[in-house]
Amino acid sequence: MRGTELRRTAFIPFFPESDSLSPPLTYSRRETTLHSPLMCLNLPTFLNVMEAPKPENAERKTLDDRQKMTDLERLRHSAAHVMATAIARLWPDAQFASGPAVENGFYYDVELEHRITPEDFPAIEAEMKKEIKANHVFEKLIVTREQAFADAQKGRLGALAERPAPSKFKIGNLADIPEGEPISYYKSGDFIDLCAGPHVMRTGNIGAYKLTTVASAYYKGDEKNPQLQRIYGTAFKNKTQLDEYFKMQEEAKRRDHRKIGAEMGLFVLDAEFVGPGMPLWLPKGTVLVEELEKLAKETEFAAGYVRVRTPHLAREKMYKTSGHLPYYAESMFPPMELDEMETEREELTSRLRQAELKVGEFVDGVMTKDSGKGGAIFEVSEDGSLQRSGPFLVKALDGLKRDYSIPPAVEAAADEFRRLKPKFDSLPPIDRYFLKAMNCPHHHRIFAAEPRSYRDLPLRLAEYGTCYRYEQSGELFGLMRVRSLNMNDAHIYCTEDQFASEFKAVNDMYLKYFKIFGLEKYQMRFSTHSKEGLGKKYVNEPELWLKTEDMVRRVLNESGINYVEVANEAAFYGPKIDVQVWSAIGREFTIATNQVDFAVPAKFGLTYRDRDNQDKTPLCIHRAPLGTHERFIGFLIEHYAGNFPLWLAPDQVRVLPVTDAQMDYAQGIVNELRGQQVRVELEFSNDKLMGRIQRAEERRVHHILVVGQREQEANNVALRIHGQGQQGVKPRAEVVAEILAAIRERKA
RNA sequence: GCCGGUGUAGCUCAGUGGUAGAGCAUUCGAUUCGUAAUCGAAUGGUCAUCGGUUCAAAUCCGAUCACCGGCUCCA
Repeated sequence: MRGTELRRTAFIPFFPESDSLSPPLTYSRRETTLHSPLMCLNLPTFLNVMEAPKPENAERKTLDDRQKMTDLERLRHSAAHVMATAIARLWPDAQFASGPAVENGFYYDVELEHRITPEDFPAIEAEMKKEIKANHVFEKLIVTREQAFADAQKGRLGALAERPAPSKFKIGNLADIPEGEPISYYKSGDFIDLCAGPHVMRTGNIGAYKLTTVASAYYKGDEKNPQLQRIYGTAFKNKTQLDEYFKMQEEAKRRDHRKIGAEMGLFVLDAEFVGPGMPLWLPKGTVLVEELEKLAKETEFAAGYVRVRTPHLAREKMYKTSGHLPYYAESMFPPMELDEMETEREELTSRLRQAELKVGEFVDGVMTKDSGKGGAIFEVSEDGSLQRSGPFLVKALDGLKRDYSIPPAVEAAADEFRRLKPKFDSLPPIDRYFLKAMNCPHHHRIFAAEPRSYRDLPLRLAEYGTCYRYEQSGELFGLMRVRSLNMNDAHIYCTEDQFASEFKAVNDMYLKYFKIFGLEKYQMRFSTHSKEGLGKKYVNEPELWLKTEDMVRRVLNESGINYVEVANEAAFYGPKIDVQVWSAIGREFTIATNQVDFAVPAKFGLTYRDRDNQDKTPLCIHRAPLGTHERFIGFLIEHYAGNFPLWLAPDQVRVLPVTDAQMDYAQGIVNELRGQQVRVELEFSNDKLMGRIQRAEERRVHHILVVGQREQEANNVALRIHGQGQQGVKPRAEVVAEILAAIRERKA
């Protein structure tokens, strides 16, 4: 924000010391009417100054949206009402907030003195059973806004009867309903709730239900609001479907990547020495990482990409230029600071601070005497924030000179400030290095490293870049959400004319990968900007946004990609496509992302010389079809339940001689396969064959070759495939050839 | 970051104020064995960390850290 000569000033009572040499503290905006040069603001307390801005209103579903609820969602939403009824019977003073249907069931948020635990579930479920047995009709009542407020005041909403305390959250919900929208209740038995519906006809239609967990959530999702208990449950038409759901949950638990990762020795998370969210890849896990890299490198090479390598660090200027710093700073590790003038800086800082304090104290004192109130003086900058800088205080002191006599010590402090400030300002800035949270800025500098012609485009720079993101501690989750990550990253610089075909090629690459990994269900989420966010959440280029989004939409339509469009979720520099895939057991994962960037190349001043001899800014496509190794491998572990196809399997082949008379024969097979880059080992421990097979199966060794005297004599092997049992005895050469082919073709 | 839960051997878990346990894994010994577990022995723990209560703490209390389930965020 640019400063002006005409500063405005505020006098805030009871404010602590300031520090003008660290970045100025900024306080939220306040409506003020001010006159110059100095004046008093009569703010009742300091706390009022700290009032936070109102959070953006969460998007509200329109009535039309609600009518689109599926039958299952209606049933679950109705189950939420029934659960609330049951809770209200057990704890009549419960205050309900909202209770929607969600992906796997429903929840209801409730404020209640009693802390609900899973031990309470049987009692709640028993009450629910009564409600369902009674088969109440879900009755819709249209009421006036006044009526609704009156009932809420009487505590009647989200309740079985009127209560002494008002239904406070329902009052809050009412306030969010736009003028003109009809207000309705749903009544089932004694329970009346403020609700837009829709519901099933009768409580008896809720076939099968079960409470699952209890968690906490803020009212309306805002951490400044009261914290509520969120009781989760799920419901289905019938018991069979409910049982299937829980079976699937069990299966997901069995396939949990953390569990299988530990069993197979793929990775460890060493929070104590390495840090939370920073996986160490063990040898078996590294196999997965490197096989994926190999796949991506081959695929990208064939598609005309070139590979680059960049360091893990970059100077502050990089991220200031890219614009990541203001938008993204919270997600980056704090910078490493190199300061060659550290001693001088500290010395000057301390002397300036002392001088400033002295001046500030005097000015505050004068103001206090004038106003009769204790407090401190501030300048109000153009954006309404309050600041208190040294130069400002010295200037304020000058303003007082006409009417007040300044003590010599204060004058001396002001002089010292005037003398040292320029010195301080002329110190070279502190050199700050950031761990990179993304690779694009480095790649932009590679683009900038040489003059570029339109003949060089499209330029596709690919890198397995390691990035570091400071995810909040509560976000970390196994491999799925980490702080150090490896991205299958690339940036495609192209002209507008090339955009459509490049973007289509990227999509085709996704589809190719899906096929290799046997992903049958996928969806692309096309995230676009919102007008309101321009200049805040999004770079302020309204026309470019529309134009780019239109290009993307056209390609998606033309190539018949399965996608949905979501407004207001784009990246700050352009529209984004998140790729969602569903694992073999039907769980959804957001695996990759694909972004169009029309803003950052310009910030870096990237240009190419076009046919017409003009310099033009390229478009940039950010794409990472395999996302991060961490998340992708986490996903694959669940998808395959750890039973990777041969080409990916950390243990591809294990040869088991029946007795040590076959050791040489077995060793020969091992040598042959190892010579062909196959991950094979020989096992001859003290255990019986049965035991060794058991262990090989447990370790998920893909091919188990048993060789006894019979096989050795005929130059055969007895083949066993993990999870598929014995495959019979085959000629050694045939088995070796099959193994090599399956690996080469990346057979599923 | 916020709320709640959990933390005992490498893994899975017993142990409710009175001398830290089991199975598997590991190591050693015996067994030479034909398709999902041979037998025996040994090793292994500051009971997450720090502090408090107590004659006595894995056990009770507090703080911190990590993990888990959510919220917010996100690849």
